[in-house]
Amino acid sequence: MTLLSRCSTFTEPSLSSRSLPSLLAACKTVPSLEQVHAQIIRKGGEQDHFLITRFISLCTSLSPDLSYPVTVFHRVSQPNNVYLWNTLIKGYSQHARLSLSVSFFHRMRLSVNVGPDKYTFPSLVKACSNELALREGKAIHALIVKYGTDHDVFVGSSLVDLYGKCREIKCARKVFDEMYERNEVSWTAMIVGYVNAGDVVEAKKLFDEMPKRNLASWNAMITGFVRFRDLKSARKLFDEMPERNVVSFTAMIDGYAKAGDMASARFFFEQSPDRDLVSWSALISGYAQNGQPNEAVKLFIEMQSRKVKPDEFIVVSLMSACSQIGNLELAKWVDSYVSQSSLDLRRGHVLAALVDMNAKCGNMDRATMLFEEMPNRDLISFCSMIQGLSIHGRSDVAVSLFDRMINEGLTPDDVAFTVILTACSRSGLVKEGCRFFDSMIDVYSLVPSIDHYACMVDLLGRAGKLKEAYELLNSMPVEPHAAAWGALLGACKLHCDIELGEEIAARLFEIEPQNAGNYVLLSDIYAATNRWLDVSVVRNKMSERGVRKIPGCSWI
DNA sequence: ACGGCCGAGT
Repeated sequence: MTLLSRCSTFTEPSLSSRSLPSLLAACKTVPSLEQVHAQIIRKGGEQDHFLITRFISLCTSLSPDLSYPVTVFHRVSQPNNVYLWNTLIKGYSQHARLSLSVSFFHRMRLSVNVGPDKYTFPSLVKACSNELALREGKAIHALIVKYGTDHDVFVGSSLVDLYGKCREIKCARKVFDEMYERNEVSWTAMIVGYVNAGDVVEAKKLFDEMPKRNLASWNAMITGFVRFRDLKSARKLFDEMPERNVVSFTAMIDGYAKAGDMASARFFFEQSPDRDLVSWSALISGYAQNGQPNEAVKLFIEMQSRKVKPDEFIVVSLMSACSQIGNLELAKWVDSYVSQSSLDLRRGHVLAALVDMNAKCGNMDRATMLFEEMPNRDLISFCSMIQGLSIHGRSDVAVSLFDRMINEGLTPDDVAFTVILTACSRSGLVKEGCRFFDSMIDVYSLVPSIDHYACMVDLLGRAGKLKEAYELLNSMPVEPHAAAWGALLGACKLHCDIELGEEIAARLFEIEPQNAGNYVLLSDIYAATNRWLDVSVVRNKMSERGVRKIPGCSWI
């Protein structure tokens, strides 16, 4: 849009009765700003530094599109006013345009009539902090000293924040200790630095020492405790703090969700003032991660009806919930919703979640298409595909995909091996399973976990290699868990091995006497060989111990 | 008139 066409929308004569600064202050959108801009031009205010500064400041805060305010800046013929420059630098920083921010800053340095001052640096440093650009940040720190603005409390606080965020905790502390003046913001930035560095004790020490706290200080300390799963301390501070905002509540929602206490998370969500996207996100992802996918989906729909627009984080949570439910229809709806939304699919693992959801819900064609189109396929997406193929009976393809993954230069981890071994055991691919198990140890130097052994026992057992499975179980460096023995008992049933079955059942009755499944399996083994007397012995033992059979379990 | 701190994930 040209400058002229932006201005031509101005038609409201009553606007001209008010002063330009008050008109500017009333603007809440870019179009209304355009109207006031027309008025500024009409009254010859384009060279009024005061007005233009206010204008640029407002404009950059209302829209991420900076072409408009930049144009307005360049129409100032003598921009020898530091306010104008500082405001535009802030605008670039605000919208994560570090490189533009820095290059504009250098133009300012080269400019004859104007130079950086203590107002220039905080937003510049903040831009570095946002992008964890430590090198650029250090260079700017040097210029801060050169321009003699290092004693300013805003500048100092921004540097403490920068070094803290970049995990340079010693630098952060040095700047903090050498500051001439410290306020709540400086202290809070330092506390966040310690939390980032994993030192919640030092963070709390500073929190207790600081002379004056504000809302952000309390919230920083609460989120620090939440991050270290110290929910008791977080709750104590939450109860003590003089006033709370949506951030305080969201921290508690997040904390309870991480602790698996979704009832409390929900309570804090309901109590929270000014609930926003992050509040919804914390609760929805909490449900998705705590095995309550239906609740996650319900909340997403409620969110829609309240006209809260979801972002990448939320749809990823939603898709993870769908993956757990495995409902193809729901997955299709979510897929089309996400695909036609204005969300950036390249951001925040959206593509990986889409692949995962489609694979696990049985839409392998769609999953494959998305997977093949991914710009860079990582371990997680490969595993999603392998798992999807395995769930839907195509372990043969899963095996070749695993091999392709290695050919593409990725290094499988313990999760990847769990996935492929599970696939092999599902489809009885004994040879391949053993090959993967061996390569896991010999090639990738991984130590098989109990779960990996359980997969192998299951695989060998199902294939009738009961003796090998039994030997593997006994050779395990760690004590096998009940599920591993249970897998072998199931295999004994499948292959009617009474002798081994009895031995394993006896062990299982000791490890988990209340698990009905083990009794059922043993009884099934007896029944299959017509040993009805033994069947009734097992059933009696079960009722003696008060074990309830699981409804729907077959007895024969 | 222009500036810094607290929230979603590993």
